[in-house]
Amino acid sequence: MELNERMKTILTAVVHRYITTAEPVSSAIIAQKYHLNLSTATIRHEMYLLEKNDYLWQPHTSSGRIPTDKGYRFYVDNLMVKNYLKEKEKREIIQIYRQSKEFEETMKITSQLLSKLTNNIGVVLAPVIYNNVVKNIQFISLGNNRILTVIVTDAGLICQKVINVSGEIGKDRLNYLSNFINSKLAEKDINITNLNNMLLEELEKIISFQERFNYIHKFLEECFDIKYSENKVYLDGRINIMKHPEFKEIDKLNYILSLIDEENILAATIRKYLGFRKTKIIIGKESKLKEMQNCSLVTSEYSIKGKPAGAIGILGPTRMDYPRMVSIAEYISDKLSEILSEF
Amino acid sequence: MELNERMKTILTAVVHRYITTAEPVSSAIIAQKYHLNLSTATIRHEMYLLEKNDYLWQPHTSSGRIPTDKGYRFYVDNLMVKNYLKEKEKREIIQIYRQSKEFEETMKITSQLLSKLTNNIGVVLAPVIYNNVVKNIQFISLGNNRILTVIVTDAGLICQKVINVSGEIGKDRLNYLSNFINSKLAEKDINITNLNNMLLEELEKIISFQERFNYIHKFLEECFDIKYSENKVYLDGRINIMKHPEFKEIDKLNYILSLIDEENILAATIRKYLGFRKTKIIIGKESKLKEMQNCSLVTSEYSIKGKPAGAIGILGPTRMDYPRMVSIAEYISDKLSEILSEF
DNA sequence: AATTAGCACTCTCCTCATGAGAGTGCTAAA
DNA sequence: TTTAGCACTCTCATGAGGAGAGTGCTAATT
Repeated sequence: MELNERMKTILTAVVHRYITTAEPVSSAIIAQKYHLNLSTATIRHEMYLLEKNDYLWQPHTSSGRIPTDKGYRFYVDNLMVKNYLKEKEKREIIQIYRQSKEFEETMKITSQLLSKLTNNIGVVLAPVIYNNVVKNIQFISLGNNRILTVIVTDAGLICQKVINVSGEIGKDRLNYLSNFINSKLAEKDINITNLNNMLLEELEKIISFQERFNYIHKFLEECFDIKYSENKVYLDGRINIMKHPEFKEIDKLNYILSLIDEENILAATIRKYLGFRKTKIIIGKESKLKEMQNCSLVTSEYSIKGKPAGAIGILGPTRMDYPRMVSIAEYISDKLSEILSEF
Repeated sequence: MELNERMKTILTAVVHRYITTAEPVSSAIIAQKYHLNLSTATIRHEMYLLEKNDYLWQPHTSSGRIPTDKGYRFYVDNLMVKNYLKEKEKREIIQIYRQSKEFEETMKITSQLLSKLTNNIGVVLAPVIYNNVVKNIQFISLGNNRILTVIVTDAGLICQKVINVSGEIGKDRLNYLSNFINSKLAEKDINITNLNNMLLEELEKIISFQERFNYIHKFLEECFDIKYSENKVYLDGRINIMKHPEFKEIDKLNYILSLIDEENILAATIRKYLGFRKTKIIIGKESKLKEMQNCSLVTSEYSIKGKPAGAIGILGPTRMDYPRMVSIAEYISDKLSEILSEF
């Protein structure tokens, strides 16, 4: 069923009212506060139709209405008006970012900003590294046949891994190896996924030169077996969920808490919806995750030097101020992209 | 007032009973379950005295008794009997640790083990680095006057920091610098706190040799300005708090949640009680933190190669199985010390 | 002198009834 | 097509009443 203009207006009013009060919205309130020049009876009738079509629901027969997931979805896709951040807020965000010069701290600040600005939970997925250009590689001997490998990418991301080798390798040899690889890296842009192949190819030559390096093959293979898909998650503002009346019920709180506890679930959900559009909204049951059934997630992707790198997210009750969440998510992801690109 | 033997027995019984049932303990239950060969009236009288002396309290006049913080404290200091882990549990712990070869993963596994074994929240404070011997230092150019410094200590801890320099430094120079410092480090054991002084002293010589390196002084100063005191915190099992009936009330939940949200508060509390004894128990209001008023924290320190390095903790309701918590904390911290010393 | 039986008393918790209030659905009139 | 009017439904707060748990006190017993 196609919604007519009046139904859209009423749905918008219900969503707005419910978002601000967290109380079921009655026909009288709509008539009184939203000046639609309609009687409560008419509004009631329209609400009845909206309910029949699953945009609204009632907790019990004689209560006001609450938007359903479908209702929010329609609102988000068709009704909501973008809400830009105030210049003052933008300045404050930039100000806070200016305090940080380090990658790790920037990630933390981002999650804090998200939670403070939205009163919800702020999530940041650290950048994935695999499509970055490798800029420098260093091998540092830790003794006991263990070697620390540090990879630096052009985006300034640093990735480290300790690898085990079958025999002791002297510092001189490690240095030789680092220098050799770095000189190769300087010649052309190589990303991590094809670094290994290149190295193997190049190493053939050395191995024929110098038999002593014939264990390097295996060693490098292990080195590049880093699980790039598991990017780190930064969460902030868990306590904010307690501010929302919907989580006064212990059962609902339980769901969202287990989501917060298992950062991986949240990260996987965000990752699942990556691509296609920069900013996405996942409402309640749309995610199919029972833990998310009372929550919505607004995500926005950020990039480093133009390449997609990671995503940020805002997690809160389905009853959230979507226009504001979207504008915050978009502004923060833009700023984060800028900052990380400068690193 | 000195407690007599019978009062101690009754206090122990009340603590044990309350820990298992989470219900106020009546005199009848004690008489029935703990075979003290005393009538309920006698037990009631002793409980009355225990209450008068602040070891027990009643939620209301005609209910059973619950231990106070003071009651738990007395139990923990004088009454509880150590409870060693079963061989089977120990084997399982070792088995799980065997899966991890990496530092970061070991920290995570430790916090998971703590939370799974205790049904409470597991906390791990990463090792502090400042009294470690510096084994290797590497400078990696990131371009744009930024240099990544990686410090590896003898305990296998890795610490990285990006520093800004006033002018571009070529890779050759950085290499020269790394090699020079590393050769010095190899000569004797130097920890981070005195590394800087030594370097400055040694650098005097080079600077007189080679004027080009005269900006290195400032550069190193910045490099060693890392905030070593802020060690990372690993938390696991937040959701476990929901399993305890005491946190069914939203207000109490609020307190512990804010503790979980601000990992720093928790870390600071653990740090505050470090030293003196390996394992410590902080009960309820003893911490003076309002967020901790319904919680207890059992902490145990671990070491790396014999040097104190960090601590683990178990956070749960004051109504926790202290003997078991202590034995788990001690066993895990011992294992962690072993594993980290091998790295 | 210590212990215990007995009992009145207190407080919680559950259930049920009651009534006010909010908001609806329906119908007939405008 | 819209609206006024009204009966109806459901929630929520309040209070009464009774069962049950457990205590504190006292007098009797060991």
